Amino acid sequence: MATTETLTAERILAATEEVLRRHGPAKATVVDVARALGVSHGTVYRHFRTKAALREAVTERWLDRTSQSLAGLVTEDRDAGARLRDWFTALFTAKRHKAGDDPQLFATYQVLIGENSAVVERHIADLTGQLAGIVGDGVRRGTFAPVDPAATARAVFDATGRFHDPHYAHEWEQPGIEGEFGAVVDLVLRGLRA
Amino acid sequence: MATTETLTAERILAATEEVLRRHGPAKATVVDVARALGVSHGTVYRHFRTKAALREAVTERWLDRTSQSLAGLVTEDRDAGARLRDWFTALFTAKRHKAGDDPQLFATYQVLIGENSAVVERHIADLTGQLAGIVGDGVRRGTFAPVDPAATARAVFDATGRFHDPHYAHEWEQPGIEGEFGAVVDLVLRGLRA
DNA sequence: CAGATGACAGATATTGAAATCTGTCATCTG
DNA sequence: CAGATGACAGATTTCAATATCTGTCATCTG
Repeated sequence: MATTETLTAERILAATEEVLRRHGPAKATVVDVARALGVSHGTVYRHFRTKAALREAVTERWLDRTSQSLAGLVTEDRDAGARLRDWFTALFTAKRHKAGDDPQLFATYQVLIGENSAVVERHIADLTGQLAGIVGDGVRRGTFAPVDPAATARAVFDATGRFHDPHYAHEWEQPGIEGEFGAVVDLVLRGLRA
Repeated sequence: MATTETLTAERILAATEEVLRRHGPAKATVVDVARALGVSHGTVYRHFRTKAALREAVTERWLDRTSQSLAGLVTEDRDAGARLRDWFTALFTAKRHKAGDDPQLFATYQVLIGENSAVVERHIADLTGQLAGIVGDGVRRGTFAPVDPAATARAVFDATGRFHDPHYAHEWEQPGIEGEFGAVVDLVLRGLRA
């Protein structure tokens, strides 16, 4: 079980995700993680002060993978409206795949997200920060009405919640959802234009 | 305990709400409801086929109280934009009071809502129906862009979810929330205007 | 001696036997 | 005889005992 490799935080996090996937959030123990790594559980506690800290780090890693996949769109040199639409489409698609491809793991992360509101807040700050970048661009170029980018980014993020908040994941496979997504994005974009 | 009065469905529902308030959703039993009414539990089953049906009816009653309090705004003869803003403000205020004034009971109803998705769907259909009325008026009078009232009502309802979906109730007492509500409503109204 | 170990105490979770609840229905009552 | 009752069977919940886990730390090892 790779006992020769150095025990890094990343290896522990990967093992923890695997244990969470196998056992679910209720039954995944630090002892399980240690066993998966071939070390004693005391060793895991050398890298993460508590089980809660370990779960928090796994949650952060999971959310950051989504943020990073979107970051590229912010700096592209294109119409802000189109970029905003693409950004939300990418976010919706990414979340929908996370939910649909491995429902087991997604349910697990929903529990972790409920436990780690501080991490979620940071994630939302990340995402609205990216949005503010696009909105600011649009305002500067005159595509969008002159608004405060940060406050407007938050409003736009809130308005699209049904298509990225995991609370609504169970609706993401319903038939009309694409159209409803489009309707909200259209409405929001009309509201932004100069 | 009012053993003389006729046993109506409404009396059973009121007693059930009281039992739910006292004991919470997990411990409220049909036997408790019967005891509160001074009848045997078999008698309760004469009016409601199952415990689930009883809880569903209580949930529907609770949601309908909100719908009815808003219905008046739909038929008023005023600017559609102003009515739409007032309607959402009234909805947000009503829900915020339900959540803030009796958190115990509100938490109980959140559980009931989770159990009764069909009732919730009907409630949402009620509310978006009211919205479609206002949107349709705005379109007819040329205040709003020419859109499909039903689809747009749904988009507008989705876009404001953070301020009426009970899932977000814990955020409704936070400091900046009024401003965030206003920002989303402003954005949506700008998106609707002709 | 830096890093890993595993025994340990207190906290948390599991389990299965006992208690309670749900839903039915034969019987009762006004 | 319309409507209420409460005994009952099966389902669900509670509770206390038992088992497992978390987090620490004195000890070990390369």
